[in-house]
Amino acid sequence: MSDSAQSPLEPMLRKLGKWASFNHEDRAALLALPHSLATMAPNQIIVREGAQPSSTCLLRSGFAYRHKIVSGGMRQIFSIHMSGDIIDLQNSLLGTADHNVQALTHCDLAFIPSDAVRRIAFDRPTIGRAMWYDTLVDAAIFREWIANVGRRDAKTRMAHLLCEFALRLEAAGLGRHNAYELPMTQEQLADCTGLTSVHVNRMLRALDREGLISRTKRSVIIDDWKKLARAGDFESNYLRIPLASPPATNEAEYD
Amino acid sequence: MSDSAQSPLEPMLRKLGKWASFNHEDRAALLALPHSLATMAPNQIIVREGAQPSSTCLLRSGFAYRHKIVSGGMRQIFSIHMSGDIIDLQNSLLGTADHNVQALTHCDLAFIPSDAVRRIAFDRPTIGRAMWYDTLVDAAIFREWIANVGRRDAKTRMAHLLCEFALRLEAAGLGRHNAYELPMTQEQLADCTGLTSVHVNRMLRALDREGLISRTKRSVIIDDWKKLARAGDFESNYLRIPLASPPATNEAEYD
DNA sequence: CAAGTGGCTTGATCTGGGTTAATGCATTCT
DNA sequence: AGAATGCATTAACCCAGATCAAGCCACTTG
Repeated sequence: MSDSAQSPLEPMLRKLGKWASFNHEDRAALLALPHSLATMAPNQIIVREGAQPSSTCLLRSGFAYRHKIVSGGMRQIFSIHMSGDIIDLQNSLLGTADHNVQALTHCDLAFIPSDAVRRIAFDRPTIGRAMWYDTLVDAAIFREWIANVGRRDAKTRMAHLLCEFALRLEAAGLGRHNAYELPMTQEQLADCTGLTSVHVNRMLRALDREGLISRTKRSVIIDDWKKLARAGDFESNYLRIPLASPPATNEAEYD
Repeated sequence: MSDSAQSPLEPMLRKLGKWASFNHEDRAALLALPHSLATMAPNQIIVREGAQPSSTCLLRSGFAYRHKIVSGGMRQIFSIHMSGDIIDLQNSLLGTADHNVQALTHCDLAFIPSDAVRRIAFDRPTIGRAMWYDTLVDAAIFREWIANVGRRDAKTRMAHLLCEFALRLEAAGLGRHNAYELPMTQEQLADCTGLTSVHVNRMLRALDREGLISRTKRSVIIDDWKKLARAGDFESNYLRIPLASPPATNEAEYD
């Protein structure tokens, strides 16, 4: 493991490794994928709607989000991505991007030619299955967001979102489930939940006042996980987080 | 083509064939997948949340939908499925169902062991790519629904949904883009759009009154496609419907 | 250090869509 | 035929969350 720890593609191995156990050849093939590195400043657009990207983008560090502008200029955010996420398989495999991908914070990226991704997926079924599984989990999160925005009230939505971030960040080694840094403005949270920033503010304060969470700047502390999960109608099964994560990954290995 | 037209799995070939061009061996392998047939009455549950299905369900004819009940008892529908759709790849590949799949009308189904699906996907990359592509298009529809429910007002949501159904039904050979049968109650439409059935009724009548659509029972006639698409903020690109569908498929081959 | 700037907080008011409830119609059941 | 059932339709009223408008930090920048 230590011999490959230096590859820029390591975060992808880490992420996909949650869905399958790779042998040495699989690991080597993954890390040997051709790629070019890039960095993006906050708010920079990584893929624009209508573009025809020929490579797939791996998020090595930092945060990014997908979104679309609807008629009338309102924005809907579809997902938040973090270290290890392959954030553009869909757009690059489908040919034309039907939504935008944008940097939330400073991002380190690796671009991998889509052809190479397709090839490794079918040459190495274990890797292919992990990638497929990964896109299915993404879809499960989309479904949960539909339910969140469609059928939950504002406070429940916010609580749900905070719970989801908690577990995903912990799984990515970027925080603990009860305390993490969330680099998003309240306006961005509003665009995730279909609310206005004003109302997001009120709901966060309400959760704070009721003792479920505490906040300082962009950090969130979950004071009472059970209550927050109940308030957010949150059940983690859709995230498919392996129950016992390997002990080694409890250490924060990527910043 | 005529020699294989009798297989119960034909609708799947038809659907996947939109995403790739199969050779004779691919077609034969697809149609030769092991399967068992079943029928379901309206409202019967095909897969229940929490179940661990070991086979994948192909919808041969009829309509089905996925949904989840949130706390408080409200229901959110995630998607509507029609002839040819593989409606349970996610649940069966991921192991445990995180949502329900239910029959909307009388359904003819075929259950294919998940193992066999996985095997054919990796043995025959053309088929595997088509299946992957299919799940990515499903995800694109989920994203569009997030935007619909999160950032569009009630009338826009309804118009968008009607446009989406129009094109999908036409692509499946079940109607024309400007006239089709929609076997859903207004309450089910409400659960798709995050509204109440009362308000769905108001919006449908408004669209009717304004001359964009006409309705009789469960049939929808789109009187002015351009206006309806504009009213619904609808752009079809996310559906990835091949521009020129093969002439043969303009005939309704499945009822 | 003054002046921006971007994001957070708060209050006042408004409204789109929810809620409740009644009525009307077809179907199907007996 | 009469009763029951399941939807569609409509009206009256209400409220969660939007909108509008200030004010308030904690920064950066000149």
